[in-house]
Amino acid sequence: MGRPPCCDKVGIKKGPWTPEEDIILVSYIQEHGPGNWRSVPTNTGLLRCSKSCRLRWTNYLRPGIKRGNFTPHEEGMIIHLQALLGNKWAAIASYLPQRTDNDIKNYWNTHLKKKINKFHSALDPQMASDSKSCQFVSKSFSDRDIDIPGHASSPRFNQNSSMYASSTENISRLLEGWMRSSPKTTQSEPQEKLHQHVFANSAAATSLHCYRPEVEQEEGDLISNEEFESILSFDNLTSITWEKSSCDSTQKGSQAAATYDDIHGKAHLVQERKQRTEKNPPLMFFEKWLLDESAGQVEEMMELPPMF
DNA sequence: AAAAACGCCAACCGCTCCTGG
DNA sequence: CCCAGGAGCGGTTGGCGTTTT
Repeated sequence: MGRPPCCDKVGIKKGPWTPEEDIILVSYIQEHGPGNWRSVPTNTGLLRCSKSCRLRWTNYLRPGIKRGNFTPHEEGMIIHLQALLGNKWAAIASYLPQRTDNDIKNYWNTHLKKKINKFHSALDPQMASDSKSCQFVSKSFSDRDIDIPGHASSPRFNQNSSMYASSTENISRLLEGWMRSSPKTTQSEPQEKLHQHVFANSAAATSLHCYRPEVEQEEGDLISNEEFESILSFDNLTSITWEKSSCDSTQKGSQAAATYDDIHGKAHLVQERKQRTEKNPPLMFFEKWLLDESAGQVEEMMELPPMF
């Protein structure tokens, strides 16, 4: 299969973006809004294909993007969501609006996957063989090695906020005023497809099932057996996917809407989640499980000595 | 001090999905 | 319904910086 026509054109530049190109792109988007990427290279004179422009915007220039410094909470959420959804980075990113799918994917591939593999190799082989996915989720939080190379505490991360990265943040800030005035649009994903999406990954369901630590249930702060089973039922998967759809629409329906969320940050998301959960009670359990539990486990993780 | 090995991440590639005609 | 073009997604890679030998 051939490449998209735009990338075949002679004179299309590849490789790292220069600050000048970024400014041109940001200026254009500031004026016309994100979308219609096909016309971006033509109208700006950028020697980049439309795809490249879109990626540059969504992965780097879009306001509200948080770079580096994955918090233990974010890490926990990624692990949870990866077990639940598989390598659906865009879906996972919809739960971490300040992170791009590319960023999450990179972090998974460079840090989390390694940690998990390391953990598996350290496990009893018998345990590792049968219910790997169960351990994957439930045990991954036992990984006490927070200070991994490249993590927040590592000097390497400080280097990420290079001079140029800072400049793009400044560019992004300039856009905030414009973003606020952008209207929010919604774009619902067909639920049937989302059902397939969730059910397709039976391992994820297994993981979710296995990941039901008795301890936390006993605490009564999280979910009961019945609630947990109900989460796994078809109806409530609808709710989960409804949530995902809603998040996705925020992200891909309109970039402006996504940045609107980004700008208002976590407080806005918490507020929005609260409103949504009022409409969809079963979802509350899922999100509670996802958000509270991972945070709690990570806190617990911090107190224990390193495992590796 | 120099070279090799390693790690990270931005960007690319190829494929699928979506949408409008 | 079919087709073509655009957009989005996930896997992969190249380049660069850091660490190790």
